[in-house]
Amino acid sequence: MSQRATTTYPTGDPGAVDRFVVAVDVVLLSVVDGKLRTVLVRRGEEPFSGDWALPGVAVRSGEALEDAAARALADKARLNETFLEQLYTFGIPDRDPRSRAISVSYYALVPELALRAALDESSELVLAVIDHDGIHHPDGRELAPAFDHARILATAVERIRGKLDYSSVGFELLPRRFPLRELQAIHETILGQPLNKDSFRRRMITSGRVRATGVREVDTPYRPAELYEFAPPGESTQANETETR
Amino acid sequence: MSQRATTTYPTGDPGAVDRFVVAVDVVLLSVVDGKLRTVLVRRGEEPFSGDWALPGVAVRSGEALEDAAARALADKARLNETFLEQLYTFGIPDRDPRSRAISVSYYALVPELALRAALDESSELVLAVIDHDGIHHPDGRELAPAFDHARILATAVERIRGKLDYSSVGFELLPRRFPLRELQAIHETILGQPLNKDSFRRRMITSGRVRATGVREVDTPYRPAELYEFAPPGESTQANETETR
DNA sequence: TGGCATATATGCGACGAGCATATATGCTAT
DNA sequence: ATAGCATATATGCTCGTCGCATATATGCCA
Repeated sequence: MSQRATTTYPTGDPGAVDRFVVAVDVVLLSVVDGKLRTVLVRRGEEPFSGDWALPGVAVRSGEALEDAAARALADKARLNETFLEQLYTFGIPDRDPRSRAISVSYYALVPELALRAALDESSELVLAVIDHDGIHHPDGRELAPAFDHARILATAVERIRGKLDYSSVGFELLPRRFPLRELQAIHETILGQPLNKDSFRRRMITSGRVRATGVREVDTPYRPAELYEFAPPGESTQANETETR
Repeated sequence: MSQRATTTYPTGDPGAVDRFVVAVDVVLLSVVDGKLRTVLVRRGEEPFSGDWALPGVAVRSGEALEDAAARALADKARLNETFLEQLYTFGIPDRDPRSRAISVSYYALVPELALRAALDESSELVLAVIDHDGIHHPDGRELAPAFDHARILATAVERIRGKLDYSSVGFELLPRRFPLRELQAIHETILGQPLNKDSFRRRMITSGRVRATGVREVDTPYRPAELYEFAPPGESTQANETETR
């Protein structure tokens, strides 16, 4: 088809090459009240006016993709310093009825507490529930996101499921220190299935992914558990040694 | 920063939003003569004229990203019907000195035989070797790819290493039927380390990823091994049952 | 026919997973 | 004060897989 067989793309002549709108859409995930949730924004204009969509922005000319994603989070949900990682790039020609636009999607993970603090009660934002059978408004109504955002969402969930047990995904959804019970609850919510408690504890501790802090929970109606923290790989791994006292 | 807090991006007004060149670059990987290799193309124009780059094209206005990647493969290496999967999108503002351009990268996997058949001996193409210490021309000289293509390449290698033992990555680099010894060699080359033979065989067979065909190698200078084929997940898994006769 | 290189089968010890049981600990109701 | 409770934490058992070693099978070649 093409006559040029050895060039990356034609020379800088601006007329020779098509240009596209590049958007960044962010799947902001959290586990709130034991359910996997994502923040959606109500669209104020066509197309899909009134529908719910992922928070997103158009990338500016001098802006890095990741910076645009961070800007989307800051603009739409007043969130800064969140875990943010690129997900996938969606670009079928008709995904935006206005003009050809590609979406570089990211996913962000925020602990329940940080999300509660950041989200105002705006009626333009919703903390939708992600179930095995779709996306629902907290009031129970099913919810059909704008554009191809349902597919982007599904891709994000698939991704964090796959990365759950060899990355920091689980820890990004918790405060710095946490009891193992809550880490297990996060894993079970994301996977949608219960996990064996003893194996989970042993695996987390002996693999060195987690480190005991010597501090315990307070004000629990039952025996307080030890608090653990994330132990990033590559530190001096004293992975054994229960070190409870 | 932005005043708009609830829209994905501004309305269809073409002047309101920046547009970008969108390129697709393909990391074409194969294991040839026991070494992991990638196809690079010599650039015929500025910038980086004369340097080696990943095969790539500019996406056309009505074209899907994956179709553009397939076109890059067909144009540059006469390859069709190859395994092709999206890798990552690179978009820092200055990655192309001509104008803002983002690169949606893909990786493709081709068996040694198919690659030999497709690659003409053009001096504009090279089958570079990927080592633990960089990228080398087959004649041994180190090779510094154009643009940020070295980083794209490194990302591709990292990705296939991670997907090696839970995806079809290894099989895409072999003909339809193969002895387990060759599958193990592929794995060892990609990982850069030897694997235990017995465990490897057991793992492949008992996990049901592979199925004995009942056919054996021919014309070997030693005892011919049984030929196996890839068993895609979700088929009637008779994972046990050695079924050699 | 024996040697060689590889394939294939079998056995063994170590380790981690799943599971069950026993004990520890902080709170609360009486 | 004390018993009951819900949870945490420790220990032991069985089983499957992994790494490793050994034994046997098979095709070619000198």
